[in-house]
Amino acid sequence: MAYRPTEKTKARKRAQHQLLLDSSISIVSSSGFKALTIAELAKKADVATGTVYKYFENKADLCTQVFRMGSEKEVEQVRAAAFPASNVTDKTTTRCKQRLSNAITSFAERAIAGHRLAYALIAEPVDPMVEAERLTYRSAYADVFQTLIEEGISTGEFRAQNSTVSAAAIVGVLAETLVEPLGVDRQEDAGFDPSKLIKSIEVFCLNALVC
Amino acid sequence: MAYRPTEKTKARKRAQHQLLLDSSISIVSSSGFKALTIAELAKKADVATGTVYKYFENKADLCTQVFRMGSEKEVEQVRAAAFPASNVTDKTTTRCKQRLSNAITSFAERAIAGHRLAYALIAEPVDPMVEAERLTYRSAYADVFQTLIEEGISTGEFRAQNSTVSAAAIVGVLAETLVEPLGVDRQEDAGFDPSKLIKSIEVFCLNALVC
Amino acid sequence: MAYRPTEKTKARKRAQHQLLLDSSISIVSSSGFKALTIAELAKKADVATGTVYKYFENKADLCTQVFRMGSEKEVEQVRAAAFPASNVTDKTTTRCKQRLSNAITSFAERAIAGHRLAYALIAEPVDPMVEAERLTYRSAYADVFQTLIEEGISTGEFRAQNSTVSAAAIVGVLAETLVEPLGVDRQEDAGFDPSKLIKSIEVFCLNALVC
Amino acid sequence: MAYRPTEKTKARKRAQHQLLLDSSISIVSSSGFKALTIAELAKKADVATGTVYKYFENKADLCTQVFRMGSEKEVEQVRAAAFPASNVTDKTTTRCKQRLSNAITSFAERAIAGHRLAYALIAEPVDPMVEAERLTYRSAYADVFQTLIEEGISTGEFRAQNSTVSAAAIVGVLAETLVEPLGVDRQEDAGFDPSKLIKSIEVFCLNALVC
DNA sequence: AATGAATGAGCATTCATTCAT
DNA sequence: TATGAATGAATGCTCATTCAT
Repeated sequence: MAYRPTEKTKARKRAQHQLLLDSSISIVSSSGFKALTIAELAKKADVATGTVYKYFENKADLCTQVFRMGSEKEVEQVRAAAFPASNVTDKTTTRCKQRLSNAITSFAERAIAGHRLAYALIAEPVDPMVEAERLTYRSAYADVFQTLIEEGISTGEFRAQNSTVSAAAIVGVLAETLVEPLGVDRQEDAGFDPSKLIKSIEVFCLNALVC
Repeated sequence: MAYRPTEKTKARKRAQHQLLLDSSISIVSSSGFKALTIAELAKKADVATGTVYKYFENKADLCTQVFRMGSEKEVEQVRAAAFPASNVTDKTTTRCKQRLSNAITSFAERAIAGHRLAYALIAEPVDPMVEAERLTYRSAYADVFQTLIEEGISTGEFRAQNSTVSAAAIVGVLAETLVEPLGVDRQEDAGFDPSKLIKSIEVFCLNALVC
Repeated sequence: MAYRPTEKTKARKRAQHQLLLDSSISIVSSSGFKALTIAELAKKADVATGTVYKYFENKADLCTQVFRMGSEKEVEQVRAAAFPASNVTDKTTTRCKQRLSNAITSFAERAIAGHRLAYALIAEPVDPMVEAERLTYRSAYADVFQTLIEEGISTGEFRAQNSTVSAAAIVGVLAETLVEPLGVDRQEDAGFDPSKLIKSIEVFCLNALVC
Repeated sequence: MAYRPTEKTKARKRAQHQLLLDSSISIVSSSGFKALTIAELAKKADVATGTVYKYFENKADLCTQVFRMGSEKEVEQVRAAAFPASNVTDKTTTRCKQRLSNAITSFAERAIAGHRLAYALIAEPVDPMVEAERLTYRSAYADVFQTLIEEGISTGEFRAQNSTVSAAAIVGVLAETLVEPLGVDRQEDAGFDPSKLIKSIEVFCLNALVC
């Protein structure tokens, strides 16, 4: 009779799976999705190529999971900034405007710091099968903003508007102003001031939503 | 005896170059960048593969030029909408707001109608070496908007702002709301109303700039 | 202290061996030899892959035994039709001709009904190392027919002939007319009448042997 | 303008195609279809792997053509034996019986001499996509016999019968008695007498058809 | 100048077999 | 004894690029 998966084997399995994901993220972070080949991953993780297929259906599956794992934390940070756990007994919930600013700042700071990974996730060319996942990723961001926008509309902070379009628009603004320029190594512009950039973006977005 | 480039040979050279670019655009328009292989181009242009390398350094160079040429016309349309030739002796130049609307509408209509090419130029996966050119393309759009924004600031129609950032932001809005969704075949959404979508985008952008 | 094989362990060994063979047959019957991989077998038998190698030298050995076991039952049916247990006290043994017909009918009906297994055993591509076993299988059939033919010759029902060749020939007739066409899915020929086909084959074979 | 294929280039193309087919046949003849890999073929033909794909769509296409080429000549020989060009003004056309014998002899002699190739063509396991071609091959043989049988029926030499079944049966007889035993290297049976074997097969088949 | 046949490195994927636990 | 994770050689196929003619 076959053994029942024990705690130990399950833990090992999880560990290996994670090792492969981590190695993948490492490759993508330093060299982009294009460099993520099965052979390269196997070498990095010090594993045989066949082993990769014990943990991932195929390459698309691997990419998808890499994408998902890379993304999830990112989106979560933004969500947390937009919807802070208000167990704090502050009389008034933070206004939507402020929370939008917070969300944008959160995204921006991570994008500026993360460079290559942020670019890979949101803008780097990937196989069509994985491209679908990218849309999901962008959707996840858009969802956060859409919810926030709708809340703002109902509180009267934001003007009446198509929240779906506005949310997508904000994702577009963020991707274009913060991530896209990272594709080519941002020339180490002496005068580049991140906080001013972020401020400009915030103003742009707030203006677009209010009134 | 060495040949001296005659008028005739130079003209021929230019013609061949153009033929190759046109053929490339044709391929990209109907099947995307992925279908643009040297062999396919050679067949379409009725030329040997080796000949392609007489006119283009390598594939990246070809893609770059294809990109540039494909883009230029697109950008030109938007520029024309933003800066109409006012040889018309209208007393007052059209206001910046109106011209921004026109530019956005121009982009939107071409994106919605052109689908494949618009997607290929702005969002389809391409080789890293070509990716740089995409930024140029986006820059060209941004330049148009930046000039318009600066004019609007000086006339007092738009608020004081970092025009570079705002221009990029608008490109981001357009790319995200109009082009990105084309990657997956936009479900023939019965309720999809292009004019409403365009209107929402215009309002978003105008609000972002004014005040 | 070294173990001495006890009755119990020996029985267990035999049981496991049989389980693996049965599971293999089951796989081959439903999906063909191509689907018989060590991993698939292990899963089906609820056993580890390594365990398979405790009972079979290697895959070729496994296939060989699968072949043998799968065949034996088939051959046995035909043998039973050709050499019925005549404990029945019928005055005269059934004539060879009749028994040849019976044997052919037996084979044919099983082939037509069994499709996949019959095809797998007699015609499906298998590794070269296993191919030898297929010959054994065909030999087993041939042996049955050879014995019957020799009996027929001695009773004067069949003409004098090289019984080895004739027996092989009959196997060939059966394989070609009944099994080979199953490789491609026999178009559900509206006019296909199994009993007529079988009759034609019987007549062909009988004519070949008598006179 | 692209060159029009000249005689020279066409000849070269044909030559290369043939070289690849010949190399393939050589591999199959000595080591079977299993040994026919793209890499092996490329090595044998002293060509790059990519080159193979200039002449063949894919591996199935290659195998199919190898099959066809290997087969065509074989079938043609048998057909020639069965239907001799009777521009010879012999008063009476050769009888069907005699021509059947000739056809069988022709097949048999080639099979016995050709060994490995004959086996590969008619019996060696091959990929499913190529298997279809084998059926075509067997069909081609069957067609020859079917035509001959029908002629024989009309002249009264052969009994009334289902010519399709009988033709397939004869192919089966030939494959089983002559080719199948070649799968394993026929033990150099001291007593093996080809002409006696052939004679036995002829008698078997003739008996099956006449009366 | 133009040709286009040839190149060959590179990639995803499969599966029989091994061996430390 | 049984386990099953790990192995890694092998395969079909693509396509940018070169170079002899």
